[in-house]
Amino acid sequence: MILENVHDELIRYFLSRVSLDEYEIHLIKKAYEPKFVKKKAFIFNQGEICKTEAFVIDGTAKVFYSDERGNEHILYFAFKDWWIGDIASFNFGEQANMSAQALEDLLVLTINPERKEELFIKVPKLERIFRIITQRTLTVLQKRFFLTMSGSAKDRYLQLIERYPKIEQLVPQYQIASYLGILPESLSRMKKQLYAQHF
Amino acid sequence: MILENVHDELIRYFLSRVSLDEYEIHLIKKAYEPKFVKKKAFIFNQGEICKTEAFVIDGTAKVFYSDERGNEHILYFAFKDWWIGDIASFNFGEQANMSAQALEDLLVLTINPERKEELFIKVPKLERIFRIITQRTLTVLQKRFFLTMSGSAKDRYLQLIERYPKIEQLVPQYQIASYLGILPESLSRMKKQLYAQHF
DNA sequence: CGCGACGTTGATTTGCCTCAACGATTGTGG
DNA sequence: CCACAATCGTTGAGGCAAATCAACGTCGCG
Repeated sequence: MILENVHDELIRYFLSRVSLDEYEIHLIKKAYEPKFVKKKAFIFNQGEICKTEAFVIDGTAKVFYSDERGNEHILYFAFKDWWIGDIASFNFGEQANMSAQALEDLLVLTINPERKEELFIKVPKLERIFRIITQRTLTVLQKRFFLTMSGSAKDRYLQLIERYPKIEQLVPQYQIASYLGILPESLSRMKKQLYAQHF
Repeated sequence: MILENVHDELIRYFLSRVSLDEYEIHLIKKAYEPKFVKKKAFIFNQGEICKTEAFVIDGTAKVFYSDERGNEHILYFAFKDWWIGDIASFNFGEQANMSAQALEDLLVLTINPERKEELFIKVPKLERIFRIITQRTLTVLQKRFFLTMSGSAKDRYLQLIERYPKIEQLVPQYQIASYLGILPESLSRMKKQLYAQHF
């Protein structure tokens, strides 16, 4: 395998959505800084202002909200080619409603709000890309919300492992429970009950 | 009060977010068609392709998902200055995951995907506006999702009537229950219990 | 007036939580 | 290299919020 520049994956990602000339590619590469995040380290923290938007090159992270009682609720897991950020905080300067933490060693490309704004001015067609990305993200969350409202924890679990069959190898069970919105004990019991049906 | 053009409210809405010249305003006015929707009529239907994105001039609507058992789950109520649409269906041509229905006589400005695409080409700065609108919508849904995960139905109810004190006059109780993700019976009991505490 | 839409109340059930205890596995410092 | 702690998953007993099913009251409207 050819030794690649860390930015290549991001450029590929953009090129699959819009055409870019050499100069625009140059500007994008200059704007995004590679950053290595050790396992369990945080990319940004709930309560602070999120100054980082990150594109995952390799590794896994979770984005989650901690409620008043200290319980974590995982909004999503981020893998290769996913974005990590608190949109409200990054774009509008509000306090972050969530944190992001590496579940294993993580390589990301990061940008801060000022650099992203400059990049939008220099490469306006990125406005369109990010509009479309945000729309996609919104529709995914809408579907997740509807599933949460209409289905049981079992429905959510079955749908999760159908969409991400390898998820149970990638993240521990108590994190999956947190994503599903239930306790680890409940997930354990649910799986036991599911297996018991296969006779 | 001066008799206004139906488009003025939309132009005001855009102007509060970006500057537009006379010609751009003209193009926008031409792209959005006024439409009157009678109480209980639908703007678009779950399962079909949503060809309409609507901006509410006056009236109230609900946007909701119907699950397999026929239960409705209200994603949001739309009032003056809100957008109504199924983003996934309108933008990506998928089957709509939700329906929109007028709760009372409704006046909207509508656009279809083709016209919106043309408008984006002629007025590229709208890309930016709609990116920001979508981001705002996403952050609102994220907060709602976190509240649903971490809080009880009572938490959700109290937050709803705090944010929209007039909501109980505008929509019937069983619709509020649907928004909260509970049954009308449960909401009735919950309110009874809340009032009982005021002694 | 009579019917349908809406809200309330009661009895019962259920899915998930809470708290507690206990294995299994992993990793780490002496 | 072993001992011990920490992490993670499992199991049990009991509790609670909301669902379910059913019945009934009230209001507005054709």
